[in-house]
Amino acid sequence: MATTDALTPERILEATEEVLRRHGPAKATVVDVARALGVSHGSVYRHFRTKTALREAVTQRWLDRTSTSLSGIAAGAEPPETRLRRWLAELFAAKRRKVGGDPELFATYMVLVGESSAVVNRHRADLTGQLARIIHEGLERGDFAPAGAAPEVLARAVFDATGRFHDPAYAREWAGPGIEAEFTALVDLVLRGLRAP
Amino acid sequence: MATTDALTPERILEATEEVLRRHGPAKATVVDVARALGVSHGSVYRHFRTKTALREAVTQRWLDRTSTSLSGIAAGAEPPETRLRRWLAELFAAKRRKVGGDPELFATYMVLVGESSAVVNRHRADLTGQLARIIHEGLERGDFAPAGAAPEVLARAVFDATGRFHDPAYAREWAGPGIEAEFTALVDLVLRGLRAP
DNA sequence: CAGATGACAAAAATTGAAATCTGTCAGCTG
DNA sequence: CAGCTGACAGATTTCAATTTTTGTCATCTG
Repeated sequence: MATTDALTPERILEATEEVLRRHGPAKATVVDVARALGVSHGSVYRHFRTKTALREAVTQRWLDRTSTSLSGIAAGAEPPETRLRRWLAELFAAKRRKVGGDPELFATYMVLVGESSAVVNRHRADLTGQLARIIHEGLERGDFAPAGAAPEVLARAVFDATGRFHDPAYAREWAGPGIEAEFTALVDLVLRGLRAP
Repeated sequence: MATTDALTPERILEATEEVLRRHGPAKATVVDVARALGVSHGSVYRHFRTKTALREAVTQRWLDRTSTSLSGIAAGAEPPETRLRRWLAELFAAKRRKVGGDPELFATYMVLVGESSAVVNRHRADLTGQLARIIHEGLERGDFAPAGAAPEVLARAVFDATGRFHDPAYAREWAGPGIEAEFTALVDLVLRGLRAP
């Protein structure tokens, strides 16, 4: 009883995810969320100023789950090149799992992501930050070599270069036949560009 | 008189472009095109089976103009690395000119491009073909080195890696402040990956 | 009295009837 | 008779009336 008694932001987010899963992004209303929680919609507005803020919070939570799972790899003990390769592979794999597992839910989140560029920018900054840490260490150890480029700049370049394998806009192509080979070819090219001669 | 007399596919495409420019992709009708040409809409259907086919032909014409302007660079006499750099820079510059010059018309073509993936695939094959020719020459001359990779595979990797700077989906970001620096950082990384040690 | 409620105005979405458009084709015209 | 026309059926779009939703707030309740 105690766990479901108080109306917390956390519980509201949980319910909102469920409503979005059930009704999709177009028909999920604040009233639906309130009904799912057994409260009036006025109570939901006590915790989230607007419907937009509520949706953004749900989107952020969803994106943060990916960031968190990747940060484990970024902070690992393997050599930077291995870590970078694993990090990129896991990012791609995680995205593919999400589309493959529940395409409708993925489509829902694609709509949400398209609505709030601020949340997306934060997420990208988060991920490129992880990349920068790996690259920084690679430069320090002398494994990576590009002259005169800051880790942040290289991180952004690596993130942009691999966009086709993590940007949801390309999700439709992730099921194609040669996609694994194309991913490998691109990562090989990028790592060659990073590696010390 | 002779030039505007016969109703040719060419004249219909010209008129369709004009109608799209004026009315936008949502409101441009076949009847509008026929009216612009001073004929009945039935006559337009004599040359294009469907409205979709007409739109695809217009889209292809538009994309082909970019391909053609780039093929000059691809076939040039400069060393492959210079040529590749110029080719990528010109592709990016051409896209930026198109958005900057007439954003509404660009938005119209973005809609058209989104409608016909077959035309887009052909266009991409065309462009990666040009890249492959440059890369092939670079490999032959020993300027480029990646072991065991076919020029076509490398070309596709280079094309994918630079997507953020030519895929219209990213057009909104092309006006940002650091975009030139980000482009240079990415191209430098890719060329380092291609270059022989 | 902290927190929830539900009536309410303004904004947005839905609906369905009317208007327009697509694609065909029998017949017209130069 | 080659090429164009325009009437037509079915599909799609538009538009205005109606319903639903958002966000606020005076009031209620445990």
